This record gives sequence, C-alpha cells and structure tokens, in this order.
Amino acid sequence: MPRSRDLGDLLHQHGLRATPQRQIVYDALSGRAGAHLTADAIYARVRRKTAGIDRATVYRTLYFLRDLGLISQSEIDDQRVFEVIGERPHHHLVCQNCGTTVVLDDAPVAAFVRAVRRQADFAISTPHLVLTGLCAACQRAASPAKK
Amino acid sequence: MPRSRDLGDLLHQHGLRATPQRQIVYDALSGRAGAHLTADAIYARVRRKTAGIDRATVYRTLYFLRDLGLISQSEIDDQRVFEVIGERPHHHLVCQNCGTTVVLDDAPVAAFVRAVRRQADFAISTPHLVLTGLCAACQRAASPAKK
DNA sequence: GTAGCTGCAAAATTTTTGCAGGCGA
DNA sequence: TCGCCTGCAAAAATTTTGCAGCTAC
Repeated sequence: MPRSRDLGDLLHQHGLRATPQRQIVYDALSGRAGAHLTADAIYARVRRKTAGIDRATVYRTLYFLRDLGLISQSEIDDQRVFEVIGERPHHHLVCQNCGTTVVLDDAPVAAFVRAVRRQADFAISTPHLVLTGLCAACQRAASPAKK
Repeated sequence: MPRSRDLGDLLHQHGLRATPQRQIVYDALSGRAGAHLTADAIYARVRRKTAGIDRATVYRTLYFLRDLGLISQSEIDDQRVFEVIGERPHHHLVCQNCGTTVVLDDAPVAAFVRAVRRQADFAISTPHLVLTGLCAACQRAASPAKK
C-alpha cells in the first residue's frame, strides 16, 4: 500500500503551514482510499490516533484540504462525505438499492466533460463524481419480468 | 406561464393522499421553475401563502415529492436545494466563481448515462444533475495569458 | 517575532422525531 | 370509519464561530 503523499512538501510549496493535525486528518483519509467518510467518521478515526484534536479542527482541515484540491467532497444518501483524490482520477457509482459502490473509470466522464465544454463552453471541474442509480444486480431484481 | 400540473390526480393515481399542504409546497416550487431553493426558502415562500404550515411538514413533503420523482434534490455550495422536474429533462451547471447557473441540455448527459450503462452495467438514475465548474466568462478571466 | 492554526466552548443552523388530533378518501 | 398527514414541540445532528494561546516558519 502506497504511503500517504507527504503533505508537508505540498503545503510548503504553496507557502502554507504544515501542522501535525493536517497530516493526521489527511492520513486518516489516505488510509481509507476509495472510501467515503463523513466528517464525524473522520473525527472518530483521528481521535483514535490523537485524543487532543478537536472537531472544529477536523472541519476546518477538511475544507482546507478540499480547497487545495487534495480531497473531494460529495453527497451520498444525504450525507456530506470526503475522500482523498488519488493519482488516477476515478469516480463512484452508488447503488440506491443495495448501497454497493462501483468504481467508474475517468474515461467516460472525461468524454462527457469535453462534450459539455464544446457544447456549452462550460468547464466542469468536479474532480470526483458520485452518482446514484442501480447496480447490475439490482437492475435485474427490479424488473424481473423484463426478460 | 404553464400552471402547475395537478398534483391531486397524480397522487390519487398512486393511491396517495392529496392535501392542501402538498399542493402548496409543490406550487411554491413550480412558481420558481428552474430555480434551486433550500428547504428554508421554500418554507418562507409557503408561509407567505399559508401561515399555519409547519417546517416539519415542508421537510416531510419535500422528501415525499422527491421520492415520487416530482422534484429533484441536489447540493449547491454546501446547501441542499430542491427543484421541480419539468416535462423536458435538463441539468444545471453552476459557476463556482460567479455563481451563474447555466442550463445544460439532456442530450450529452443521456449519452454519458448510456456510456456508463454499457461500460459498467450501471443505470444512473439522477433525473437532474447539478455540476460545478467555470462558466465561459470566468474561464477566460481565470487564465487571461492563455490566449 | 508574527501570522496562522488550534483547542475550547458556545451558538447557530439544519433536520428529524414522537405524539395527539384532524382530515381526506 | 380508518389510517394517513399535520401541527406542535422538543431533540438531535451537524456545522460554524469567537477568542486566547500556541507554534510553525
């Protein structure tokens, strides 16, 4: 498993301050690459490692990292969730029936983004999409008659 | 301006109960077709018409209409917003810089949905997408050197 | 040394829930 | 009449903010 990218370097490059708290929050998310965690879940993970860290700091750090483009924020099932943005862009499909999460390659999304730029002259900048619908299994379960 | 579709008929068809509150909430959104309103804004509009209606009822009705597929729920700028789903599917692009909202035709979205179904066997069911990025004007303002 | 960051505490916002009575079908 | 819906009220959940002190640079 690849170690978390060194946050310190990145922050310094931007003239920002590297603090243990920021590293801890980032690590908590990195350790769960591919997973979507709520602010509360991240807080819990962070607390397990360092007791003194505060909820407010977690929130502030999350937004900080998001604005830097290091993590993404999305909405799943009415919950605000965060995820690290890895090297390779990818997206997620969440089944509204069984909750399964499927990874979607960036290719079709990139094509869509290009089409929108061409057609509407609008540059979609979502680095990580989370869309809902029905997974393969639930599609068939939902309409068994339609053979 | 087209009148709101008659909710009563629709609800009856599904064996559900038509109440004045449901009609009022639906009308409040219909009167603002194309706009994204927060639960609180909808509550305010509804109150102006009928003083007795409660916040809880607005929330319950909103989720009720959403689950029926009559209105869509999305997230803009960390705010949960609702919008009527009209006859013709369409989507929105929100500029993260100036806040402008651009309408996006369903065609490219439909193509994308088809591509995902083909590629990942996943049926995206979002009836109304709201994506963020940079509008035409802000794109140029952001990188003026790139001529 | 200094500005930016954090912890603490409190508040503000937003959403959800239980329950008794009302009302639509 | 019957059970779904609503208002009321309270609580729960989530997020934000002010401020004093600490700490990275």
